[in-house]
Parts: sequence; structure tokens; C-alpha cells
Amino acid sequence: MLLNDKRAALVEHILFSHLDTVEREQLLALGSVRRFDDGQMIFQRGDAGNSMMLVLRGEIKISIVSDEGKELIFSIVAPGECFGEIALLDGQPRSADATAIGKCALFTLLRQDFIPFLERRPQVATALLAVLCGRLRTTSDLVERLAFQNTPARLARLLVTLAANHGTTTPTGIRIAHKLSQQDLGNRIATSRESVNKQLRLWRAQGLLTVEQGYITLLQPDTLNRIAHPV
Amino acid sequence: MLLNDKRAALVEHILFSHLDTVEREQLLALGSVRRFDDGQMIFQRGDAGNSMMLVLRGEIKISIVSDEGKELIFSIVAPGECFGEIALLDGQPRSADATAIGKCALFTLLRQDFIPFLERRPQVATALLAVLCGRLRTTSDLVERLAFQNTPARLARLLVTLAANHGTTTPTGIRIAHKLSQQDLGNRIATSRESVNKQLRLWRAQGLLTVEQGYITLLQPDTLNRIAHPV
DNA sequence: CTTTGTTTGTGAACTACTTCACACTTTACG
DNA sequence: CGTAAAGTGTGAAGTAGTTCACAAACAAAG
Repeated sequence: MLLNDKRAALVEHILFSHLDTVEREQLLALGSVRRFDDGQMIFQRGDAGNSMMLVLRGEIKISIVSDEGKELIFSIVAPGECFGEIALLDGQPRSADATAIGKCALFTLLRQDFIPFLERRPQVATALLAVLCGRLRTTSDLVERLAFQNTPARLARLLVTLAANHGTTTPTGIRIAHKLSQQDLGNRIATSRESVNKQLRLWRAQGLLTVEQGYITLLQPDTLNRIAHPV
Repeated sequence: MLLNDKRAALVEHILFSHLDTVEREQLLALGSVRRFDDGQMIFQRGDAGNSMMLVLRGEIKISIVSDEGKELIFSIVAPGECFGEIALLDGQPRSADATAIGKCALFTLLRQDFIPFLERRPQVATALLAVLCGRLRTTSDLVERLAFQNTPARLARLLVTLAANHGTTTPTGIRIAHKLSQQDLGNRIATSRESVNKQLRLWRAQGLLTVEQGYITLLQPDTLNRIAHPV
């Protein structure tokens, strides 16, 4: 990756969008780019966490694993977003695993370098506060879904959200641009793979969606939306 | 409440522990004390949230309610802690309800007053970052429990935590200093009141705990802890 | 092109929990 | 002090979901 691309990514990133050119250069000098292959583990729950990462390329899966080996995916971090900032800020161990999805490039900032930078730039601190607020809202949302919604509602909601974020509108409906295994879907809504399969089968039969080579197209997004958000 | 008590509470509070006397006086002048009676609603999910509160006296229940009227208690905020800072910081609507437990006194700061104060004091911003990190960790923890643990484990864990935070050691075991209805316990672990009842009955029969006038004493905290955190 | 691994499909059995219904007990309070 | 309200106890019935077991389809790799 060229230095220019790095710069472009930093401009894009909310955290640093308020910095001027000089500051951006300083920040660039503070961090470094690291690369990861598909499936590679970036950090693991319990690790000492003295860095935060900014995704330049690829996607990162943030997840936890239970004693019995079940996985729960908290979120998928896209380019332009960051992760790992909690451990960097509070010095506590990592609270989740981070795994590369596809080939990834991450701009990495170390605690010892970033904290001093942060302390002299209130706008960066403010931006970080905003990032954390957003994280807190999405996590609270996850709690709510787990506590109150049943499997069909959780799955419908996931599909609608995915369609909104990564969907392309086609003549027949909204196609989700990601290839998703049923296992992955299940891991994102704390449900068994079999239950996901059966629910998708039902919705396919009802004409709410189609699945082709692992790609899901929502034929009736409104109906799914109503299942996701009951009156 | 006397002004001195207010001052004492502000000293205690992590957020402001790094301020010097002058700054503390400034801050005191920025906010005001408000009082609430038991059961009174302080704010409701969806409200415009332009304030944050610091608990001087009493406790605050942070919770959400489902369409079907089920309640999930996110947390109970104790004196010296704050709540409502998310909405203040990001300007979005309140993400949960806040209700007074017992007679409460809250030191309230408005967005328009606090943000400028914050922007000129990096240590306060840093402290706020720490608070948010803590919140995020406890919320992620809640997610994990909901996704991975069954009712006995969730309940055992709640009891052990309550005992650790509000417990007094007695000759027979650790007594939880709060009067807790089975409904409340259920609402804190997303479980029906009946299930809580039956689980407590079982543990009572096994000699793991006793209940007297709504006060629970853990006779075998270790055993409960093992149920909460299986190998 | 075959083999090997991964994903999907599907039904049967099981289980943990909820819901319902109602009696009983304790607490609040006019 | 007596009556309403809130909380507790408990069993029967129902249900949403998991787990298991295996077959079929598909994709990847040699």
C-alpha cells in the first residue's frame, strides 16, 4: 500500500477528519501498517491490548467464543472504521477476538504513541467519545435483540440491516453483496445453524427471499422489516 | 442537600477527581441538583437527551421495556456514578429509561454548559473515555451472558456479583444488602419470575442460600460461583 | 476428474424455558 | 386492624429452540 492511500484512509476516518495536514502527517509517523491474511487472528480475548487499529483494506470480525465452542459475532468492521480502541484506552485486556476476513491492511497505533497525541488534541478525544457512544448504542441494541426478539425477528433484522448496508438494488429485490454461510448468520444472532436453515427455507417458500450461490436477495424487504420490528 | 455535600460527591466522582478546587467550583455553578421520589421516571427512551446526571443520593434503574411489556434492567446506578452521558455526548435520543429507586438527588449537567467545559479540559475528556470504556465492557458482558449462559448460570452470576458489591459477611454466609423481588431478579437476567422462583427454591433445598424477608444470604458462594463460571 | 472438505437440507428426539392458572403469604397503608 | 396490593409458591401444559444424525450438494484442491 502506498503512503498516499494511507493518507486517504486517514482523511476518510471520522476520528481524524478534523485534523489538519500537519497533524495528519504526525499521526502517520506514529503508526504503522500491518497486513493479515484471510482467517488470521489479529488479537485474542485476554491479550494485553496496547494498540488500536484502523481498517485500510479488508474486513475484521469481532467475536467471542463460549466454553462449548459457540461463536458470537459482535460486529464486522469495515474499511474506514476502527477497532481495539477500548483496550488501548483503558489498558485492560482485549474483551473479544479479532480475525481478518479476506486480505487486510490495518493502520496500527500504539498506546504509548497515541495517548500523548490524544491528550494534546481535544478534538480527537471528542471524536473518540463519539465513536464509543456509537459502539455503546449498537451493543445495547444487541442486548435488546437477544433479550426480547425470537429467532425469526433477529434473523429478519440482520438481513434487513445487511441489505441496507451492503445491498444492491436489482429488478427483483435487494441483493446482499456478501457471501454468507448459514453458520455465520447464526453466529451473528446467537442461533443454531439449523434454525437459520429452517427459517430461510420457510421464507424462500413464502417468496420473501431467494438464495443463489450463497447470496441472498430480499424480494419483500418490507415484509421482513415488519417481522424484524413488530408493531 | 447542602452545598458541601454536593462538593464531597463531586470529589468522589471519578470523572472529576482530577479537577482542582477552582475548576470544581466552576462545575458546581454549571449544574443543578434535582430530586426524585421512589419510582419516579427521570427520563424515557426516545426523549431528547441534553443532560447527564451524577447520582448524589439514592439509586437509578436503567432499563428498557419490550413491546410485550417485559422489562430488562441494564444496570443500577449507585451514588458517585453517572448516567445519561451517551445522549449528552452524541446528541441522540435516550437509549433507555431511567427510574428513581428510593428518594434520589441528582446533580444535573446540561449539554450546552458541559460540552464547552469539557472541550477545554482534556483530563475530563479522558475520564469520560474511561467511563465509556467501562460501560462498554459491562454491556458486552451482558451480551455474552445472554448469548451463552442458561438461566441458572445467569442467576448465580447475578447473585455472586450482588454479593460482591453489596454483600455483608455474616457467620453463615454473605448477605446481600438489597431487598430484591424475584421479578426484579428476573428482569436483570431476562428470565421469567417463575423460573427465578423455581431456581431459588432448588438452591434453598440444596442449602446454597437462604431467603428471609426478601433478603438473600449466600451460604455457599463458591458453589454458586462455579455454577456461574463453569470450567 | 476425482477426492476431500465444507456447506446445506431435513426430520426426530429432547430440553429449557415460558405461559397460565390459582392458592398462599407478606407488606403497605387508610 | 383490616383490606387491598404486591409478592411468592407450584404444578400442568405448551413451545421455541437445540442437538443429533445423516444425506445431499457444492466448492476447492490435487
